[in-house]
Amino acid sequence: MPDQAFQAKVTEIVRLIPRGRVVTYGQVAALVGLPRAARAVGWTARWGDLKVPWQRVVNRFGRLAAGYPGGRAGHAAALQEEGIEITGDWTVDLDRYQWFPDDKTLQKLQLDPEALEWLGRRLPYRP
DNA sequence: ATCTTGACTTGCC
DNA sequence: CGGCAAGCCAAGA
Repeated sequence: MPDQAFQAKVTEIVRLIPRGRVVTYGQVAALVGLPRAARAVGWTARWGDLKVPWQRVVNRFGRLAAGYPGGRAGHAAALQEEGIEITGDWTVDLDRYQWFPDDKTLQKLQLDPEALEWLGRRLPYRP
């Protein structure tokens, strides 16, 4: 029996990503409470519901997915359609497009200290 | 039933 | 710096 709870959570998180923004696999994993499940998130993206905006999930470098329908070109097209700029090496600028949930939604997720610490470590520096 | 593979990430040697 | 195993979850062989 597949881990429906995990997949449901992943789907829920990905649905929260605003149009024109992206998150990383590891980030999604942390947001569902399993900071080391990045790979499993990728699996869910590969086999999951097509209505979910999986194009908004990229790897930690902002690099697009080769396994996306249509390959990296297909992934790029989906992102460009929502106004995101893609660089020559199939990468998006995370500093520019990465999305982080606001404190309210973050609180709603009831994350454990480990997950929060993971997220906190990657939060962009704000002077 | 076991082994490999993958839209991943991190830490250790 | 580079390779490598571990931690995730499940399909395909």
